[in-house]
Amino acid sequence: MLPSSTVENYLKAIYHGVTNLETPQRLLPMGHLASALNIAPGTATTMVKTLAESGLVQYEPYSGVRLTAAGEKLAALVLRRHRLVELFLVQAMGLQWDEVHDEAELLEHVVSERLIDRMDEMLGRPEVDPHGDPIPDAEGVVKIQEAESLLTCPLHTRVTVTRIVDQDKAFLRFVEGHHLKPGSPIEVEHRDPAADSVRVRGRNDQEITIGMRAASKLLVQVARA
Amino acid sequence: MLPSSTVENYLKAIYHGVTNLETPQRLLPMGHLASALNIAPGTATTMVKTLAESGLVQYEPYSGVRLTAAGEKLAALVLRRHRLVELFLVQAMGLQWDEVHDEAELLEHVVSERLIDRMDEMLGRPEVDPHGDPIPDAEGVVKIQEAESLLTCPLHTRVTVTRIVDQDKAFLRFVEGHHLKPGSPIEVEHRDPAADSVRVRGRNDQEITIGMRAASKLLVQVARA
DNA sequence: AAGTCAATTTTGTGTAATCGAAATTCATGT
DNA sequence: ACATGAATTTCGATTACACAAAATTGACTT
Repeated sequence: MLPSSTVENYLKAIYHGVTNLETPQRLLPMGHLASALNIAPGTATTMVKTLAESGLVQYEPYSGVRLTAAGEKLAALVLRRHRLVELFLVQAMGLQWDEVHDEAELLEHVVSERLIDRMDEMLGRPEVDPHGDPIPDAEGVVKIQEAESLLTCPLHTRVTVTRIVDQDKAFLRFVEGHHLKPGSPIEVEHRDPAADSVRVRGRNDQEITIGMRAASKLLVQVARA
Repeated sequence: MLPSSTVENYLKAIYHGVTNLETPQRLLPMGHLASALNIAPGTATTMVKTLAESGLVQYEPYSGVRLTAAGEKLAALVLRRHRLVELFLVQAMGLQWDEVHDEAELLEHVVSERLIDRMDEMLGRPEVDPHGDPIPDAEGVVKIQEAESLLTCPLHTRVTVTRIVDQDKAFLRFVEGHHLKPGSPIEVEHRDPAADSVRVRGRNDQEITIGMRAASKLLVQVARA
């Protein structure tokens, strides 16, 4: 049986939640899942138990949940649909990059394999979406990209923005407004942990100072010759 | 509250069901609705009663159901989304015209106003979809098109196919294979009620004989100078 | 006027997904 | 050891939608 939108959303949330974890075991606590999905904790528990019955997740009572191989593949395919749709909406249809996330959130559950493949083809088998998030291939395999955030990259060194890990509209508009979208060449001038700030030199040597929370959401790669 | 996919499907089915009716009162019997939606008759009754509470339909027990003005507008907007999506898939994405119906059946419930408008714009504000079905405007107004079927159009007269009122894949492929898609110039050579058949002359003076049931699904307009 | 039959409605159930609130568990500090 | 508090689980209800089968209605025949 094909998974409902609800199931797909749970898998996605677990996928995201687990990869954002720093703990070694990579078990997502139920509370995190519940708040990510905006549902009551009890609902998460119940649903996760049935997901476990279907073999999509591994559930450890009172500890948390993680995806099985099957669940991870399914999640990756949902992500593939989501990201291809986002890129298509921006690239082929000219929508704004800050408005495509919500749209894709719905479309990802209904677009057919056929249609997704057509988009993939029209876009030239792209590797990343407009936010720099990697697009899993048709088998659900994600090409890992090494990238570091503005908090860890070398100072006074030309780097290229490769990814923005936040879908908040206001933040995306800020990023766009300051020419920090993926592909933009920038340089970190200074970090001040006490002030919780990072100073960045961007296009036309314009300087912007942003908070460390924001800085952590901008991923870059050292520009290579 | 915005209507669920289920509600939208009921409204669509009632819309279609009622317009295909020959009775003067235009009340769709519950049985018809139930079989159109492939649900049990009891389910239709229950749902229609709640639709009536919402003011979307008018329900007459033991007689049938029809749309209110509000319901008709909603139905038309769903149809607008459906048909624009179909046309977009064919025109902009190169899908086959016989495969877009099912795709649109799902997409019609999730595409945003914003996206639909973009499609409309990209397609040049089209008036009909790939099957010749009229596309309601953003207010839900449908431009009525006068057209007659192959059963009633004049004999030995050049006419243009304008609409195919059947979404069955096999039938659509047949229509395409014999160059009977909307826009095709044809001529009715002969009708034989006893044999239940209609002979049509099409492209390159090729003749095809089809049944009257099929003929009734091909709408045409007399070609004008 | 009565009987019959098909269509329709009613009734009782079921599943998926949700909530709020009560009960439980576990990590913790003492 | 033990109590405490936060996180988690359980419990009882609810909503939306569906089915099957029993009961009802109304149109048609005789």
